[in-house]
Amino acid sequence: MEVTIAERQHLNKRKKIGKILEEKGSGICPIHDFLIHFANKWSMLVILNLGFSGKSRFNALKQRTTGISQRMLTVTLRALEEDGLISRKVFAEIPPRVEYELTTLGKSLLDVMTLMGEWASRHEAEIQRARKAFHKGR
Amino acid sequence: MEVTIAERQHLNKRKKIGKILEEKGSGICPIHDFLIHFANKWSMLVILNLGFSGKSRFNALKQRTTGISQRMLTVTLRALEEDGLISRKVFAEIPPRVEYELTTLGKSLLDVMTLMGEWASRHEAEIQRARKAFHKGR
DNA sequence: CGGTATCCTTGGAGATACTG
DNA sequence: CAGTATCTCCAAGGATACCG
Repeated sequence: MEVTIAERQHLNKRKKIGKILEEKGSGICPIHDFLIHFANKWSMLVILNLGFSGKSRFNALKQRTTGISQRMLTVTLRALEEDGLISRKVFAEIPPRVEYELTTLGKSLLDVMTLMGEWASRHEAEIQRARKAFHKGR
Repeated sequence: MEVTIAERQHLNKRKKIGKILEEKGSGICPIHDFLIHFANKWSMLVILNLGFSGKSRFNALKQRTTGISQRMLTVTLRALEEDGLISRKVFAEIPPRVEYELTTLGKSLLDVMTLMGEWASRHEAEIQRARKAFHKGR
């Protein structure tokens, strides 16, 4: 029985994808859960910005995260804190000071997001071309 | 001047993130665009399912993508086709037959998604624990 | 400074019915 | 079979105002 390297790679990938999808029926799918919580604009942008700047304060983060409203920053930060991706440290001072930072878990997600970002940059032009071709062909 | 390996790695990461975020100001941010188009439940699920099953027909895909409505499957498929991630082949038969398949571009995104899925599986328990801890502490 | 609380709008998405 | 076309509803999220 002969199997080429390409075929083996493909089978290996297939297996991985199957594993990701399989729990779907049983109620909770890890990737589904992942998507709901982290695969949205603000969560990703906040994680990327925190990863870039390290520890930072509420308003600094708001400044850097272009377009986010105060409400959405608060909501997003709370959700990420709840999931253990960021830490929140409150200093008992006046005026108050609060510092946010990625946890170890958050940093590991940052690595994955970086890959996504790189994919996006790398294929941006290709996607643009595809869109134009699509619109011409109708 | 001494720089540890860890420091160098960190600086390298920071640079990459900066690159992803930088175009933000200038109007179009690749990652933002990416998020809008692909970082949603249905797009990701459809890509994963197409990656798993290879070429497949509309209703077959609908069956496998648990919970998706006919409308959302159509909408999602069109969007992915527009972006050049999947191909759509119509056969002039009665009853009609349409086959969807990931393009090369789509397959490259699949790899990134697989990584996300693996991250989600690997850290699922940790996230659950963090959530419980968060709710106890209030 | 770093948030809540409230109101209000919009569009994402389900349900249903129809069609080439 | 593989879609459109409508109607509808709900909740994500912006704007604004207030608070410890």
